[in-house]
Amino acid sequence: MKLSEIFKHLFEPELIEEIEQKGKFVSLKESEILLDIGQTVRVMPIVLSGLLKVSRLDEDGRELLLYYIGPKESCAMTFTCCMQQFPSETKLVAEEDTELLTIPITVMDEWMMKYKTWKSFILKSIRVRFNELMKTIDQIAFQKLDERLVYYLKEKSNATDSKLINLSHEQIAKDLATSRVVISRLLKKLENDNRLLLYRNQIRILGEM
DNA sequence: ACATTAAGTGATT
DNA sequence: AATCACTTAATGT
Repeated sequence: MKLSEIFKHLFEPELIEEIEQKGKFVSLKESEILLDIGQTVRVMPIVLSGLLKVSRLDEDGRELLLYYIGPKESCAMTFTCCMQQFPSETKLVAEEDTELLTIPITVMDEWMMKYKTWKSFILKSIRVRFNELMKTIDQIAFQKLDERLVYYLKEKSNATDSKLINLSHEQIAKDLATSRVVISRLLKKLENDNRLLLYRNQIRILGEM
């Protein structure tokens, strides 16, 4: 797909042209790592298609899902990190085959001044992410695991725009920083309540969660 | 047919 | 809610 098509309603033509010139096209296969913890970020990603998963590790090295980045979205964390050349606190993995553009940080400063639409795009993505993070924090702090799981499934379903979720219990457990056995039991409960159906490596959500 | 991996379950802490 | 130990079911070779 043509870039100008994708960004037509987001950025002014001159900016799109600059993006075309300065941005680099990157294609990731499922589960490829775009950025690992500790690496220094030199570019900012904008997702064109697919889905990126942003997670961080807790003290014991367990992964915890923070949020997803879908098409036409960018990563606020990366942004704040890379503006000042700090090593990343988060890990970015392609959840499915993903295409994205990377914008070199060197031009971002300039664009912030030059293009209004760029500035509001960045600010908006920070705002949106920040709100999402607040929700996630709430969950970890106050909610029980079964509620977190339901939210997780909902979120995943929305992000992929599908009622079919292709994940093993093991992977879900990793995202929620718990054990597979616990997830299996909670999912079984949900299945008994007719809220979903379980298959191997696949979950079908019934109705609205 | 056999090995491997995912999922289900009771018992224990 | 986590862990162990074990079973059963699904899938790949």
